[in-house]
Amino acid sequence: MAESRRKPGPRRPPTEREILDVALALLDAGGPAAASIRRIAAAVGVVPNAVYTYFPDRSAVERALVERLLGAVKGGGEGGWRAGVEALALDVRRRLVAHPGTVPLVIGDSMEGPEARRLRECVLELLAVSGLDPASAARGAYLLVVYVLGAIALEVAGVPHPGALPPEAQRIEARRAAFAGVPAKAFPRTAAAVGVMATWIGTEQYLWGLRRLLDGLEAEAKLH
Amino acid sequence: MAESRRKPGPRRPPTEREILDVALALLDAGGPAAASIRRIAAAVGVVPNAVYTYFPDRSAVERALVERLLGAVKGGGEGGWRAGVEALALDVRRRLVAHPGTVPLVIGDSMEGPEARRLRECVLELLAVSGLDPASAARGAYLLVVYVLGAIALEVAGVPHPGALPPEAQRIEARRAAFAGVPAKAFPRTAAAVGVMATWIGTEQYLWGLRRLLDGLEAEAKLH
DNA sequence: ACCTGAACACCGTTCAAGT
DNA sequence: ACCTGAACACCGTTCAAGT
Repeated sequence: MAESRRKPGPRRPPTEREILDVALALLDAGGPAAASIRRIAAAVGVVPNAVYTYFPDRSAVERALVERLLGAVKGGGEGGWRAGVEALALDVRRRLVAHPGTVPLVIGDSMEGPEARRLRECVLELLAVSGLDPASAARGAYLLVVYVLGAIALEVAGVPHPGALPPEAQRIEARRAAFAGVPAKAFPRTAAAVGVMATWIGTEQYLWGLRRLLDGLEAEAKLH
Repeated sequence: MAESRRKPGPRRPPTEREILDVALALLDAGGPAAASIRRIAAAVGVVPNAVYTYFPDRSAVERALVERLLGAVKGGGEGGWRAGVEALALDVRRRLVAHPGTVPLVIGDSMEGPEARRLRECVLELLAVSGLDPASAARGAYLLVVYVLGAIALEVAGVPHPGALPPEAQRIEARRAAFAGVPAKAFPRTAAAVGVMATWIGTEQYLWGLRRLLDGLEAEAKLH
């Protein structure tokens, strides 16, 4: 029973969807380096170059993965425009943080795929009733994208190496330990703020920052 | 004269500094993939594994590169805290955008190296006189880091492939052309905002976003 | 259309050995 | 301390060939 090296796995032609499934699984389990064409092929039970029947190259696989992830994001229901933006931002974070290895791919994509466009349209729609003039609304939409992706990128950047992220509480505790070593002589303000800084990667900070940003946009709208 | 393949180059032991110089040059010229240990070694006139005398592995080279880049950032002189933050943010952007290939490395580093700490201390120092209570100042400092790195990451993400970034005006024009194809039927708000969106990657938008964010922080400070 | 086998030009890293 | 030669276990991608 020790020799079941290859899962019985799919014997007949893999689906495109199946390829993306294993790519994501490999990314989750082993980080970016593990999601190689060769490993994807092996996991799907096929010779490496067979993958090129489905995707023209590695980056096309990555783009398809990003599309699928962003496609799952659903914007948020009731409340005013601020609540809508918050719901959307929280959903994006939840989905991307669940697959840390995809975050650099999303950013590298520059938010220019079809699903990224759909999300941008959603944000523009929300900001349309914010009181911002159209140009400022457009700028505001980009500002929100920058914030959401920047916050998520920094949140997942610290992760040991690959794999799924540990629960938030645990990651915060790890940060507290890491920051505890900051020399108070050289960095007095940093040392004084260690308690708060540990929570930087949490939901609370994410929403705090988002709200300061929305405050800034709202002030701009009232100036008109 | 057609066969001068290897530059006469350094014959005697390369400096650590020299290795980083060629690493950065390769990164600028050919993107992340071009800055391989093997190519760095070749450019410096040495066999690949000789590099391991200077750096334990590839990621150590990348970290050293990030340190050198961040170490060059100088915070900004006169004016109030807002002016100081803007000066710092502009300098970070100027230096990173000059070497697009390094941006993912900076983000991957999670801003946890010594020079990153120095910059964080600078920001905390600036925010100390903003009227924000210490906890909010700490949160605000992180928000600023998120914004600066997020904006820069998105700005350099769209670049064709590798190499130095074309001038800002040229990049904006390229974006205008790219966005012109957005179908107005499916994405009415996006299509309507094309003119503004083309300028998203410019200095103007960078400062606009930063200022909305500072507005948000200032409002928070006044609430106390 | 979709797969295979074989190959090309690469990687990062390690080890044993030299000076 | 710093370099070399040789090797290991990988990459992405292409080509010619089969069904």
